Amino acid sequence: MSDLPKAYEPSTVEPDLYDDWRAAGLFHAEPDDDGEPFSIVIPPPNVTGSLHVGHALDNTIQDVIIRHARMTGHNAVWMPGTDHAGIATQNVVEKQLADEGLTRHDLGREAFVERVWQWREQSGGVILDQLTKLGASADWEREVFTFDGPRSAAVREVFVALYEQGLIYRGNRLINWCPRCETALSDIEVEHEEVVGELVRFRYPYADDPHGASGIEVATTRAETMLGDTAIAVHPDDERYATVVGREVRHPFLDRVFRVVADDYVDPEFGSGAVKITPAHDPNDHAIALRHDLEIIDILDEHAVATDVVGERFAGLDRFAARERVKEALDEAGLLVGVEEHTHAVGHCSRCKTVVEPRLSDQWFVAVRPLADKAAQAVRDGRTRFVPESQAKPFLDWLDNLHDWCISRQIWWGHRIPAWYGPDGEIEVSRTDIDREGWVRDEDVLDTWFSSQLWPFSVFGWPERTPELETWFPTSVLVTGYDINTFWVSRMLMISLWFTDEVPFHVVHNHGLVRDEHGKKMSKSFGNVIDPLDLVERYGADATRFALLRSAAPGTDVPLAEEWVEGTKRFANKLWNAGRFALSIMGDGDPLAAGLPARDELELEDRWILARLEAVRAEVDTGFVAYDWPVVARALYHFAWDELADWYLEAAKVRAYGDDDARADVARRVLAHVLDELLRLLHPFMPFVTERLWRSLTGSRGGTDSLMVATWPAPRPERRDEEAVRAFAVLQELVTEVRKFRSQNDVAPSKRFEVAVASEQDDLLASHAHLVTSLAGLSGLQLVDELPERRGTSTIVFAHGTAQVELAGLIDVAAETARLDKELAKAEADLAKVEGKLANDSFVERAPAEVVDRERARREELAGVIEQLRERRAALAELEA
RNA sequence: GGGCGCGUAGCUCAGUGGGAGAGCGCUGCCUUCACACGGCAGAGGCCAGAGGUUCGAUACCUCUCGCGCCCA
Repeated sequence: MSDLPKAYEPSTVEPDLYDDWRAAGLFHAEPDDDGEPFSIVIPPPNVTGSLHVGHALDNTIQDVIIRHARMTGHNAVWMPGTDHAGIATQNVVEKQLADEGLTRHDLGREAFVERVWQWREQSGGVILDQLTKLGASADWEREVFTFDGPRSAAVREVFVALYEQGLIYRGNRLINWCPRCETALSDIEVEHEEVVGELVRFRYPYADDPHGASGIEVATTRAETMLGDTAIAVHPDDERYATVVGREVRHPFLDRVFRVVADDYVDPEFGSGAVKITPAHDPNDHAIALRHDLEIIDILDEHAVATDVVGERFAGLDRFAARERVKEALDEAGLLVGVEEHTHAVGHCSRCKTVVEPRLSDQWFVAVRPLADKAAQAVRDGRTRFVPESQAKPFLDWLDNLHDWCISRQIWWGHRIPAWYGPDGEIEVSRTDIDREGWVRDEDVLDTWFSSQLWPFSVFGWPERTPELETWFPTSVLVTGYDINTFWVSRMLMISLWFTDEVPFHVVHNHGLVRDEHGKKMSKSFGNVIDPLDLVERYGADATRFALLRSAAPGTDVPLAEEWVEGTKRFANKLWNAGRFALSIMGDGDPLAAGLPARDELELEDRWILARLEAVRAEVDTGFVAYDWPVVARALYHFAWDELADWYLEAAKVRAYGDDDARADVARRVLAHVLDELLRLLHPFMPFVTERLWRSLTGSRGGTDSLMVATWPAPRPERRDEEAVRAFAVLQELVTEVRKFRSQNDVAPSKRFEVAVASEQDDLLASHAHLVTSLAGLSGLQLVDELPERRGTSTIVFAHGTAQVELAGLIDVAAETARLDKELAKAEADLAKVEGKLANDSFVERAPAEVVDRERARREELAGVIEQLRERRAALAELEA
């Protein structure tokens, strides 16, 4: 008997095993290791982050893939690291400073950046440590950071090279500005949300009307922007305004007169059909301003507070306060036409949720068109493939409509832009710092995505041509949520193709978002957030992983509930106990080392379980190819529980506890072998419990003698055995029917009884009578050619025969009769359906022959069953009489 | 407004042109020598609705209704 405890306790097993793997260097790879290179780079989590369930899913999938790659003989590396997360990290440290009553400006740039580094050393990157709790087998010796030396060098090289190629430029353009973060944002860092706001309709009086009584009506959701209006636009075909185009209006609060212009952009259906134009605070208005050479007046400062240009009455007001004041003023001036509720999309800062303000400013941009075209081509050519495929189309649509990317950020934590400004307005972008009298460096830093886009090659030391880069780049697969495709995947593709002419990864495997059990998004305000570390602590890493994987079909969201994790813990426990049982019957020898017995020594159940194992192995391989984790999970769960534990182990007990040593040995060797392969197949999903059992099974002392690097089961077509599968199914069917009889007639499991069986499969049943009696709890099984008509018996009907039971014991005749009636009705209905089909000439003629044959066989089968049921019912009636 | 996806058992989801499935939940019986984190058996579904294609549709096509996501 093994020394394994009765119940699996993950917490006593997992930390030691993890340390052991790590100490043995099993996570580490070198470029010149054996095997075909295989690599994954982690989507670097924010250095400020801590592990949430989305990370758990993403990294579990990566770990599954990398463990599978190792077992299939690859030289596999999983590169870990973190992202310096410019705005997020700066926000964290600024918040700390605020608690001390300081701002970053009190410290100054240098001291502030120093302080952020300190914070990073002390409390940054805990998330990577948390990943180890999940069993993540990343190569920790290779951990990198987007802001470390080599990564920063890569960023600089890319920036300068793109500048030299004319693909990075500086320009004064309308960008998205976050007044709270005080920085520019790129388009995709703006989240559009539906907001119930109001539509303010008001009138601009015509300048040539001395009384100001006539005017043109416009509508806006942002009344304050009228302080920056420099035109009114109407559609050129709009007859209502045909005579107005070119006429001037007078600003009611400012000394400003501007004209009505005609532009195709205007939607004549919306509002009055006339649109006020605020070139400095709306992208569309800005475009119109450029077309019509309009004055562009910026009315807000970096905090979105109105500046002096709007006049005393409004200057100094925050944009929302200004909005109210403007409405009042319009009302007082008699120009307000109306205010109505209006729902529209408003851009918010993805980082802090502040309403974004379009703002005109000097920023750096990447001209993305040539890069995007190259990336799109690579996807169209299949050089990078999406799993699921359905993600490719929206991705390409997005790439095709991509605008230039604003990459400068007005913060301090990040890669500072390597551009210097000379005393006479010169700009120099340089690989080395410029230290010249009168020259100053650009204050801004780069968007964090600018550095993380380099990740798939910068982690390997690019632009140096390192052995790591040569070996593991391009990477094999990138695992990430579909929500990150535009943010990150797109940019990696673009920049990688541009600088290395290689795709960064051959496959993008998209998983969905983890949601709660009702498909609701997890959020603190709903109180439905699940903490993966809490799950690991209470149910184990294996259970947590398995629960996630089980629902993680490519591209679809992943519902998760704590009870489900509890369920997979029970599966781990089941596996544990199946392993314990196997070990307990192993005896003194080494049945695993002894190998599988010769084919002619195998019994039916051995052939059956080996055939099933082979089928499951194939299913698992198919699942891996398709990245379809639920398929793999279901196949293994079902095999381990419903086939191995429920049937094979019970069958093996007959020999294990019998007195024929040779036969017991065969059972042990088959069981050892099946368990060994099952543990291998399950290992990527449940690394801990499988490794622990495998060590007991193989006598491994750990270290490099680990399931982690054991060989992945190869196809064994010779184990397919349709005959065994069919034959075993007959036995299962008889056993199940006997159990059903027992259950429905309230016959206690401990109560043994004898059955007589008449069956077309009598040879099979005769040779496996012992197995059937053992599994069904019978005292004997007697095979007869024909069952005698006898009073006081009940018959058990199964597809291949009939069994007869002596009803000497107590049977509830009425209940049994009712049950038979029900069964009979079902069988008759089925038969009617089948006969209907067969009576249909066009079915018989046009359906494939094998389908018709199947229906005919089924008709025979059902007819037989019905006959038996009728006889049985008659027998019961007699018994009652 | 444009694009995509979904509607199958009480819940969460698989599935396939030919006898409706899983996990959880539920019901009954059982502490039998791996496991009560268990065993055995069971109940539960006009596969959203309407048309069409087909010998045959839960599956393929069209429309309707309902839900979700992304983009503008």
